Amino acid sequence: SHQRRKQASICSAQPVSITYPADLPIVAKRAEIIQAILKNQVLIITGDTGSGKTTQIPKMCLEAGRGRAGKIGCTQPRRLAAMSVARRVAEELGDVAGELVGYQIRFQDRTSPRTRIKFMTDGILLAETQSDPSLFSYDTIIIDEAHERSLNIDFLLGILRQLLVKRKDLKVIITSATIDTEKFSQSFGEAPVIEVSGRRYPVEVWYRPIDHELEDAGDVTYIDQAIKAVEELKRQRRQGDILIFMPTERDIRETQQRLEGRQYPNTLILPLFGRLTADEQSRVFQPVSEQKIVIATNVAETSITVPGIKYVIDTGLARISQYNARTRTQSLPIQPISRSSADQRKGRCGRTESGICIRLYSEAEYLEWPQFTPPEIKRSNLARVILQMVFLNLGNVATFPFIDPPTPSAIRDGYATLRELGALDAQNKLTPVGQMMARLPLDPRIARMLIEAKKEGAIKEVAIIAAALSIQDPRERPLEQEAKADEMHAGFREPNSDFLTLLKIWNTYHQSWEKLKTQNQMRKFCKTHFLSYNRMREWQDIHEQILTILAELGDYPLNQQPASYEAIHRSILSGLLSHVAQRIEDNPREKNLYRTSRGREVMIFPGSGQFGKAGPWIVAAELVRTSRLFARIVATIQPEWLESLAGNLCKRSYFDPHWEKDRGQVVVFERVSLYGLIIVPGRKVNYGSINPQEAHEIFIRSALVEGQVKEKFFFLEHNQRLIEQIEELEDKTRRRDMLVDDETLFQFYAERISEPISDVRSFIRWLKERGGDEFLRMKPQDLLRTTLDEEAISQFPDTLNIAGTCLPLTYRFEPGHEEDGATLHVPAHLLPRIPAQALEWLVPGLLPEKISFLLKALPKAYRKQLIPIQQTAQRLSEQLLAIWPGGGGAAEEGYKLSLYEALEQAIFREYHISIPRSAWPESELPPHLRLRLSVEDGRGRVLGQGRDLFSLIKTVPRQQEDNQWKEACQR
DNA sequence: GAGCACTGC
Repeated sequence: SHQRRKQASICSAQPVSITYPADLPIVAKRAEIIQAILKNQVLIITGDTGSGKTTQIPKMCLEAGRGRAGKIGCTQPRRLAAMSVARRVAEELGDVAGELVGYQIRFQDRTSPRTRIKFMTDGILLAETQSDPSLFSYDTIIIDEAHERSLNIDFLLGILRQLLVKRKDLKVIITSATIDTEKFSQSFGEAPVIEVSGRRYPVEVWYRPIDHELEDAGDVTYIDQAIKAVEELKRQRRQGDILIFMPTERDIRETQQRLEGRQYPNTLILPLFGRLTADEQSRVFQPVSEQKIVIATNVAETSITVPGIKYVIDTGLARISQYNARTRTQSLPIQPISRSSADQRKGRCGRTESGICIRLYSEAEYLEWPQFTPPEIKRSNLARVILQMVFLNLGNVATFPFIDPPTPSAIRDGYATLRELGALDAQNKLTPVGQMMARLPLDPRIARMLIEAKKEGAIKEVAIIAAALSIQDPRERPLEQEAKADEMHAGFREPNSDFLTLLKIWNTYHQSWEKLKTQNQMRKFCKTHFLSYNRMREWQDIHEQILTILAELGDYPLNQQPASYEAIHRSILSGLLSHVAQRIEDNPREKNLYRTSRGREVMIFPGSGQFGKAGPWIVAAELVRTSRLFARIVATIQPEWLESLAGNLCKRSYFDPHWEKDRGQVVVFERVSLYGLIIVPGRKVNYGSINPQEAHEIFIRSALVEGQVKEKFFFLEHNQRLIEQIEELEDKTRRRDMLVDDETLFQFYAERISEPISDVRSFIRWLKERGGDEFLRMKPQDLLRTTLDEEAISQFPDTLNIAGTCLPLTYRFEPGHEEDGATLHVPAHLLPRIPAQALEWLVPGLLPEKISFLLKALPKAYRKQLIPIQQTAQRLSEQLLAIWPGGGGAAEEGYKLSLYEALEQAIFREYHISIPRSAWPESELPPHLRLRLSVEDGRGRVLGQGRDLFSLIKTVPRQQEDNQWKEACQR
C-alpha cells in the first residue's frame, strides 16, 4: 500500500517539511504526543519495536518546536542502531545523515553545526556530561529503549533526574518497549505515559514443558525438548523459519549437530551467537529457499533481529552475568529468564505474519518468574560508575536518584575497589591517579595499568594490551575450522604470557600493514590468520584514543626502548592485584588449579596459551565463574613483584621474635599476604623497627640477662661473675633461694636502659653517649634475695685439710646428678693417703642432715630409744661438729676417728645406748651425704671419680707428686 | 578441560 503522508511545517529557521509514514501506529498519536511534549517536562512513551517510536518521536519533537535552543539528542543502546536510525530519519526529512540529522558513535562523529537531531549511543551522551555537565547543547533528550536498563541508561536517567531541577527548559522523553512504565513515571514525578500499540500479528503460545523429574534424573535435556519441538513443527509440515533460544554456545553446537543428524530435507540449520565471525552471523540475513532453523543465544533477543521468523522455540534459559560483591566474583550462571525476556523472545516472531511460540516450560513456571531481568546496575561492579560520579561531583552514590539504587554492600565494594586501585583515598576523595583513571575510557583496572606503566617505562606495550583487554578477543575460531584456527593462532603464542601473545598479534598485524598498506590486503591477512578484521580495527581505534588522551594528560611519554617482561607485567598487575593466584601444590596431577584471592579456587581456562604451562604464580585479566571459576588471559608472574605494588593492601603478620647473637639484633619472621595469599612466607626482619618495646625486652632478656652476645661488655662479665659466685653458694648450701630470678635481673636492666634499644650496635653507641657502663654493674644486693648467712656459708669450706695438704672442694646442687653434693679434688699421687674417714665426715654443712638420716634409718629397736629423732639428731650434730676434723689445725691427726665411732661414743655418752657398727645403714645414704672424690692429674684431667675410696685406689694408676697442687692450695 | 550480550572522553 502506498504511504499516505501527513504534512506539517516547523516553526524554525530551517525550511524543512516534516512528513510521517502513515502506516506507523505512532503517527496516529502525533497530536497527543506533541501536546504532551509542549505541556510536560518529562514524557514517557511505550510501544513495541514496530510502532515507529525511535524514528518518529524526534521528528515530533522538532514539530513541537524543540531543537532550537539546543539539539534534540536521541540515545540508542547500540552503535549500529544509532547509525541506521539516523540515516532513516535523515532520509525521511529529505536530508543526508550528518546534516540536520546527525549521529555520533565512538570513533565516528557525523554531526555538523546545523544538526538539530543527534542520534548517539547512550555512552556518548554519558561521556558528554564530562565536558558539558548540564548538557546545555541539548534542549531535548530522548532516551530510547530505556527498558534495556543498561548501566549507561540507568546512570543517564539518574543524571537527568538531577538535571531537570536545574534546567527547567530541558525536555526529556523516555521510551520503553515494555509496559514497565510505572517505575519510570514515578521516578520522574508522575510523568504522563503515552502508550502506542505495536504493529503486530498474533502469536500463539504452546507450552511444551520439560519433565523436571526426568531432567533431574538426566534422562532428558532441554536440547532433547527443543528437538522434540522442531519434530512437532516438522510433523505438522509447517513451513516458516524457526528461531530456537539456547543459553550457551555449547548447547547451540550440540543442537545443531543433532538436528543435522536428522537430515531434514530442504532445511538449513544456522547457529547464531556473539563469538561467531561476522560472515557466519550474516548468513541468518540471507534469503534462502530452504526452511531456516536458527539456533541462537540472547543475541537474537535484542541485538540481532532475524528476519522472517515464524516460529520461536524458547528454552526459557540464558546466561546472565552476575556480580557478587561479597565474594567479588563475576559469574555467568544459566538461569531462567524473566517474563519480559520471554515475551521479547516470543515477539521475535509475528512481525510480518502470525506466529507460534513454543515454550519449553509451563505457564505456571512462566508466571512464577520475575517480571523483569534485574537491571545491570544490580548485577555489576560499581567501580566505574562511582569513579565517574566522584569525578563529576554528582554527590553521594547512596542518595543518587537511581531508578533502582544499588545495594549498600555493592556501593561499599565499588568504593573499596577504587581505593585498592588508588583512585580514591581513605576518605573516598579522588586522588590524582583517580583523576587520570576517570578520564580514560577504560575499565578502572585497565586504566590503572597505564598509570603504573608510566613508572615502569612500558606505556607503549601496556597501551596496546589495555586496548586489547577492552575489546572482544580478535582471534576467530570459525565452526568446522577450529583446529586450523588454533594452528594459526599458535604462531602468536608467547611462552609465559597471554598478554604478550596479544602484543605479538598486534605487532605481526602492524608489521604486515607496513608491508601491505592496503585494507584489502589486511583483510586477507586477517582471514588467513583467523583474526577479525573489524575487531583489529576497533583495537587500533581504542589504542589511538588511549594515546590521544595520554597526550592530552601530558607527561605520559611512550618508551623508546622495548619494555621488559617484568615492567609490562608489573604494570598489568597494578590493576589486577585481586586476580593473582598461586598454584595449589598439594594436587600435583592438576597443574591448572590455583588459589586466588579470598581463598577461591580457580582453573586456567583451557583456551589459554598458559594452560598446563604456567608457573607457580599467575595473574589473570578475568576471573569468571561458569561451570567453575576460570582464569582467562593469564601470565606467569613473580610473587616478589607483588609486595611493592600492593603496598597497604598487604597484610603483615609476625611470628617467633627472637634474639640472634650473630646479627646482634632482635629479629622476627615476617609473613606478607595479599588477599589471603601468602606472598612472602617468612623472612627475618629487624623486630626493633616493628615493635620497639617488645624487641627491647627480648634484647634485655636474651642479650643481657642470658648473656647471649658476641661482643665483650665489662658490666656483663662483672655481673656474670657475681651471679656465678652466688650460684656457687647455692650449690654449697643446697638451696635455690639466694639468687634473684631472671625477672629481677630484667628489671635491673630495664630500669636503667631508658631507650628501647634492641641491637648491639645501638647499645654500644648509647653506652658511649652515657660515658660508660658503670651504672649497669650490679652489686651483691642487686642479686641476692635475702641477706647472706655468713655463718651458714662457712659450714661449706672450699678446701679440706687432709694429709697435710689442703684439697679443693666443689659443690653441686642437683639431686640425681652424678656430681650431686660435695666433691673433693684429689691429686692421684695423694689418693692412697686419703683416709676413709674423710669421706665419712663430709663437710660441716651437710653433717647434720647425714646424722639425721643415719638415725632415722637405724633399726627400729635402736631408733625407738632415740625419740624424738629430730632433737636427738640436732644435739648429736652439735657435738660432732665441734670435733669435725677437716678444718686443719688438728692436721694429720684429724681423721683418726671414724664418724661412726664418734657417733657411737656420743650416743653412749648422752643416752647410754650402744649402737653396733653394723647397725649404721651406710649403704642407704643418698649420694650427696657421701663425699665424692675426683682423682686428677696435674693438668686437671680426671682419672677417676666416685664415692668409694677403695675401688678408686684400685683403678687409678699412681702418679708422681705434683707441685702444681701445692701451689694451687696455697693460693 | 571449554564463556551470554552490549557499550565509551
